[in-house]
Amino acid sequence: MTEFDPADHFAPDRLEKLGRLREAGVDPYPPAFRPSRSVGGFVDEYEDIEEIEDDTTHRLAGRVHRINDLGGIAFVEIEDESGAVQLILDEDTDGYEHIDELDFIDIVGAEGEAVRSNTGELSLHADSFTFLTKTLKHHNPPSQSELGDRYETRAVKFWWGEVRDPVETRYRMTRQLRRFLDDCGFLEVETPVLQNVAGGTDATPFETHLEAKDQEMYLRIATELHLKRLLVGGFEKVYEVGPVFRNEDIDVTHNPEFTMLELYQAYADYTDMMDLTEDLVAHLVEAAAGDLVVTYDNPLRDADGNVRTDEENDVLTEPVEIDFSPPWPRMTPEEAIERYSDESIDVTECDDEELRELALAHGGEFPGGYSRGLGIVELFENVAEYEIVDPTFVVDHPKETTPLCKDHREKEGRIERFELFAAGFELANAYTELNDPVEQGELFAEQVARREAGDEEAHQMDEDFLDALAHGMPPAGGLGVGIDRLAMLATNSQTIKDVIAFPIRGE
RNA sequence: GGGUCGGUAGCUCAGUGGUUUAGAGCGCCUGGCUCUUAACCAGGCGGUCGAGGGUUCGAAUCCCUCCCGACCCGCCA
Repeated sequence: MTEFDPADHFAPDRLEKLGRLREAGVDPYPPAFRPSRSVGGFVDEYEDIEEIEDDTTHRLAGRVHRINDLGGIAFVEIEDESGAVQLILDEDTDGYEHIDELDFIDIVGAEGEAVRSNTGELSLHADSFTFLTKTLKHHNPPSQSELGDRYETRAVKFWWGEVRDPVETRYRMTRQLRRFLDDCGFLEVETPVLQNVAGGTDATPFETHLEAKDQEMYLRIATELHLKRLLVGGFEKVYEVGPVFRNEDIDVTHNPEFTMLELYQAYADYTDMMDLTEDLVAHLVEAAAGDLVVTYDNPLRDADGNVRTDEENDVLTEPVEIDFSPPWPRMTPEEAIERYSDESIDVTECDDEELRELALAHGGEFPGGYSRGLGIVELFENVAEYEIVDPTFVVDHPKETTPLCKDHREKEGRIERFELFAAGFELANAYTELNDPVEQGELFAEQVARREAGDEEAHQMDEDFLDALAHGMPPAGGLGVGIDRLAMLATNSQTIKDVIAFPIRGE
């Protein structure tokens, strides 16, 4: 049996204070306190009153952010979620005798009346003072601390608004998202995280093991194939917002687990999805940022698309204004290449080989073999994607880019797909969903071939999904939105970690 | 997978052309103080310098290996 020795884990001086409190019969961790109001509410009521003549008793609680003990009188600033206020404790205060045991960041409660200090500061003159949570770690005031990203102290970093605000805004945005879609008649559903076949996109899955059946399983890389099964089952408007897992590396716009919205609407197509995306994203940005035009400190990139940094590895940025007011421009990949490339490349003038040379020259790669469509995509990603600032739909991709999308109703070799870009990265992806089981089977087979040819991220065959599709999925539009990235733009965060409460630890 | 930078007191950091006793601010401890605002005043404690090995009369400092962290590249959303 392993003994737990607090001295191995916690600050010795605080453990001594904890012991002294217990010896004095004070519970350092009482079960409840029940404040009569928030600190912010208290401040709001009295802050404009010069001469406070009000003997109402208030009970306030919060974390200690300052202690000025003058001996005989002490000023203790506490802060809760709504604001901060100063407590005045003196020899008449019940509990003042334990002031020596009080530390910065302890959580305390006090009961008393609103007063002004001699310097005029709104305060609560405490009749009683109670320890609510004795802390056992030291912590310096913000003026003494650097804001770091170390996971183990992440809980504490939320005290400072710089860390907390983007995360809080992100959760409020998700809340708005659910309201919006619920109001549109979508049903929120949950599909399996553990899957036999990880499909729905090209990505490397996490592998795990199911002991009960002694079989390998995967964490989902997308929710697409299960949401489509729901369409087969008669659900007509469904969405899921939740984590997906991709076993790939970590950078400013990628975290191995991230939150994705996927939604599917029966009898709709990708143009309906574009309209919905404009409404939804604009609504969310406005709700989160307070305006449809947001300022974003966009990372600067060199000619190769690499992020530029200074000697201390700080990412260099330039502020850009991103205007989310609908409607947003819609252009094909070729049009985007011509518009955003420095040389105004017109790929319609290139034959297949010229296009391949051009794509390779701009850093393109073709691990699973070259085709004209893939050449266009590589060129787009290398010359155009980073240049797009305002939200822009890139539409009608080459057929090779995904095996899950329906052929374009007019354009040969194209599919009915769009991607939404803003600030140089992809925010959303949508299709007129493929519901032809034979073509789906053929496309899966092509993927398997590509996989065997060396493209490790190509799809696997999903027989169960094909079987479902063969029972009839109505024509449908589907949409995926990267919630973390949308939150980045809405909160002017330069790294995805800033909008994730507990980002994964790097190696 | 490749690269850059970093790890020194509880926290944030300085110190490294090799030298006796490794520093600062904050925190902490003792004492004082009834209107403070990072309170103040006086005194004090606190570090096997990320781990291991090597070079050397002598290593926080030079070399090697490893661990951990931040960032960049490739890939991916």
